[in-house]
Amino acid sequence: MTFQKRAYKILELLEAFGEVEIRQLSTKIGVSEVTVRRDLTTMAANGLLYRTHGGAMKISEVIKPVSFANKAAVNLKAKDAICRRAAAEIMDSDVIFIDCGSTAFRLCQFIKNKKIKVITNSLPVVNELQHSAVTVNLIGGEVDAARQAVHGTMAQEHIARYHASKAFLGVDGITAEGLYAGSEHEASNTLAMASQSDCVYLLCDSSKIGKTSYLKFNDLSLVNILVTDYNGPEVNEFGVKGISVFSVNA
Amino acid sequence: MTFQKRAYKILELLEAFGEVEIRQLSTKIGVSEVTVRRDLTTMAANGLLYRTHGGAMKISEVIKPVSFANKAAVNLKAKDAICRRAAAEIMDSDVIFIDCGSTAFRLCQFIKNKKIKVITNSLPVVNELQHSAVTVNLIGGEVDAARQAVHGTMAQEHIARYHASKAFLGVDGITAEGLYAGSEHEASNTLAMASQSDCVYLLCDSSKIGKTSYLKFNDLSLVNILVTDYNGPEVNEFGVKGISVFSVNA
DNA sequence: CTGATTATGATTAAATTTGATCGAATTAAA
DNA sequence: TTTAATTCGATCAAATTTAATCATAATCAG
Repeated sequence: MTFQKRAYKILELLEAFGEVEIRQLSTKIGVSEVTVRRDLTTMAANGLLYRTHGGAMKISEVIKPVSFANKAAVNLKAKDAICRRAAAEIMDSDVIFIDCGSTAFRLCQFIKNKKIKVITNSLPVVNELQHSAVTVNLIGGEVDAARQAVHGTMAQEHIARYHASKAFLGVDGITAEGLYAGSEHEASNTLAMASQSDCVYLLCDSSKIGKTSYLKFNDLSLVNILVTDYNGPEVNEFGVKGISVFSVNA
Repeated sequence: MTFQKRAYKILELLEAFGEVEIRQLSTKIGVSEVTVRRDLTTMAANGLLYRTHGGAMKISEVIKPVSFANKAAVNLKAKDAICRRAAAEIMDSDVIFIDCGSTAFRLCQFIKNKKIKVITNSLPVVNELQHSAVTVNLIGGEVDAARQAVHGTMAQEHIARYHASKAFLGVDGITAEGLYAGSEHEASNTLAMASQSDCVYLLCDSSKIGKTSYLKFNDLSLVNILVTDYNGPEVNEFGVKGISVFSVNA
């Protein structure tokens, strides 16, 4: 019994039942559990199935990938506390950047009645602010459906044409060494907004502090003010590096 | 019972009832309350639900999903017939402009499976196409909440940077004398898109034919092809002026 | 036929999952 | 506000699953 034959049988059973167990496969196919486990590992690496403990599942049965609406519900209390504090900094006639993260999105609810101009690449932000006192300028470019945002070179150029008094940005992680992003698109967007702003506010709930992600895109000098619900030892390090820290209670 | 299966079941119950309790889940799934609690914590961290004391809530009740309202169910049958005909003209690998009118919006449903690039200033169009085979390029600029579209000088410049094989545009009125728009914003937008396209399709239901509006912004030479459900005498005049007319039955 | 590469199975240490327990935190009630 | 009842998070232990290592068997090229 070759690997190809076993793979075919496994997929067949998967199609019929939606899920399979290693022990079950071992007896049904007539090979050791070790071999079945190896097969499943390979097939999972090729995206043919989803590995679970003790077995596997059909890809389609697995919960969909994390999208924007999802992450917004994580640490909601902290995010709202952070954004309420940040919103207190915004004055009428300000022009501000808001980036496409789920934290910055929560800022919308607190600024609806302010007479300001918001420049953003986030579709949910546009949706949230479009029937408010706020004037919205939407950054153009390629639409990234997964992130519900606009990215690309056109977006970069668009941002470069504007200037704001304040930018409210999020990151995937922050340490004393620098800022981390989950994708290059987000990173270049964050950089572009920051470079066109007088004052850069970083909105970071405690889960992001001390965390790194796959791309370190800048050191801490990019940020002027960190608004966070975290109050551990790292906060002092940020202070030493020239960042003002606004602490809030979640 | 693996974590994945439990997660699926929890989401199912959440979908049905909107909220769930830990004790209820424990007996219904057949695992300890500790495990349920752990599952909920993990799922909340992934943003799949919103954690409450003693249970969990659907996230959709915490966060509003992104969607752009879309009015104008006027003359729907005619608009759909026009758009079905227009969509037949669109080939894979085309790059097309779609403007912000309610007629052009109806084109979306017929092009979701085409491998094309759509450049638009219409928020409903973006919303409609964002989880389809189509690549969407959103034009940047000031957001006009009333029209659910993007306008302004930045939008003009953005359009000028692109070129499309076809443009699908609407107008407020059309006579033998020319094209009429309801606002200067719409007019300049329509002009910009037309000038950057090889072939300009005008999508016009019968209510617009022979009608004028407050701004005559161009003569008929802007248009290559008129797609309409109207088949009165004016159609001949358009033909004389060099416009091909595609007639459809509503 | 021989040597080398690959696939398989057995063994064991590491990692995961689950449930229990208990002090701390949160909510509800008085 | 204070008190009582739940609920939560952390820690620990037991059971299971996994990954890594090694030895053996099968396959293949020259």
